[in-house]
Amino acid sequence: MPESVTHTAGGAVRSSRVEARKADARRRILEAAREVVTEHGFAAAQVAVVASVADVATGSIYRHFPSKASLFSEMLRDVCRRELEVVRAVAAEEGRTATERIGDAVATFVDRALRGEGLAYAVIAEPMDPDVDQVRLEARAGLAQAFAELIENGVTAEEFPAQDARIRGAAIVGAFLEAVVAPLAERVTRPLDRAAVSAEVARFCQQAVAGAALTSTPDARIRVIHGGQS
Amino acid sequence: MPESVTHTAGGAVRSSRVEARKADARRRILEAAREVVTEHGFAAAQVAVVASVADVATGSIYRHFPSKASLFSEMLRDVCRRELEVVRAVAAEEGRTATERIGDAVATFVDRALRGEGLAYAVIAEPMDPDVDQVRLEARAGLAQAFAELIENGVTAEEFPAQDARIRGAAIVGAFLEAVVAPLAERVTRPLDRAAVSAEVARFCQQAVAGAALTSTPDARIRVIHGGQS
DNA sequence: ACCCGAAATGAATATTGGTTCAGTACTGAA
DNA sequence: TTCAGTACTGAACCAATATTCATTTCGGGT
Repeated sequence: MPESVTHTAGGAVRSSRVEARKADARRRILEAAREVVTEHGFAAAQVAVVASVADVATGSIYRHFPSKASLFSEMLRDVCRRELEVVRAVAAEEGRTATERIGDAVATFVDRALRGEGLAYAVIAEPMDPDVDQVRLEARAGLAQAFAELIENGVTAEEFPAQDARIRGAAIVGAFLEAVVAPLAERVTRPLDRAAVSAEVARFCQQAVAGAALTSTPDARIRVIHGGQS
Repeated sequence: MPESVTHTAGGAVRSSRVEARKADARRRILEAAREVVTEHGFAAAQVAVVASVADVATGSIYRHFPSKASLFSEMLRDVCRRELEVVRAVAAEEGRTATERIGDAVATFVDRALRGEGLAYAVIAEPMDPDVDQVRLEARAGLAQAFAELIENGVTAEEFPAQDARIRGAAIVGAFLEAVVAPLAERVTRPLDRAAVSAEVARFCQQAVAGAALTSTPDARIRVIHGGQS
């Protein structure tokens, strides 16, 4: 038995080799979807185009995903999950004050997003489909939650004044997402200085939660975490 | 000559009465568009539906607007212009510090937006069409500009520390828009307390720009300005 | 070699909804 | 009352594109 096999309903078998091939096609399709969106936005993301980039037939897409919306939802969910992980990783670093964590998390997110311009714009702002939009909302909620937790920590540690962590978490997310999108929208006008934007936004968010308690204004450090950017 | 007339190309005339009727139909169509979007979002906003609500035939829409996108763009532009005017009006009040102005402007916007839930959500977040999206971007830019000016004032008056007014203006807009959308997205979960949300967001924005300089934290006042809400 | 079922293919189909336009109803002046 | 011009109507049209499915190719067991 040189090849591991699975038995299907009809009594037939399927070698792990073809399983792997199938899984690979699926991966290629997701990859292609991301590529197309990054390059030309959701507007250009027809099923046929994605198929051709992934080097499979149009119909094959439907062998892996029940619908176009589900394909793009999954793609977007992956991208967003990765960004959330990065943010949480930066925020989790030991031995830093809540202020520092928030600054670093914001700066890192903004910097990464500004690197991957096309995808970031599409993910944050470009209209697509209600299903896909839902993913966007969930991603925002996830980020807001992460920041709300950081704020709670700061309040508990008496580093920040009392405040509604939930609302301010959302406000932080809105602030930095807008700071990413706004420059991208006018990137023709002025070349953008990633470091300057992310530092400024990070400071903004720190002050917003620390308020008068923030005496020194530490520069946020951007943690470059490798892996696909968004 | 009991009726003022205009001469058309063919030498014919058009009474002011029919002009008025035509203008009225146009107004009704815009109104209907807003109504449909407020009630059911852009997703349900087909030309045929708008026509039926406005009580005209589908084709008549095209007698007043060259395309669906232009109809909705105009509708959205109107709504956004009004909100921007309100914000600027609140911000322009005499004898107040920059901090107070910013707080009031933010609180007023958020409160108004939370009143007109449906429209606010659609205007801020719901995907539609690239043309319409452009209007959204412009509206955001307009708001950002208004806040950037307030920040400049504050910096000039040495009320705020030096900062990049352009970036922070955008961040403020992002912060309060998100604070509007996020609660709307989960409004099933918890009933929303408009006053609490707007006060919290206003405080957030004030701290974000004033930072350590903000010793007392004055409550922002919500100016209720009458007129269609968004 | 041959066969069976799974997987891939891509041209054909279905759907959706914006836009058009031939016909009809009005309007106001002569 | 008639007529020319204009506005209105809404069913038919059409483009775009997501989805289907009859056919072909492939993999591996006999």
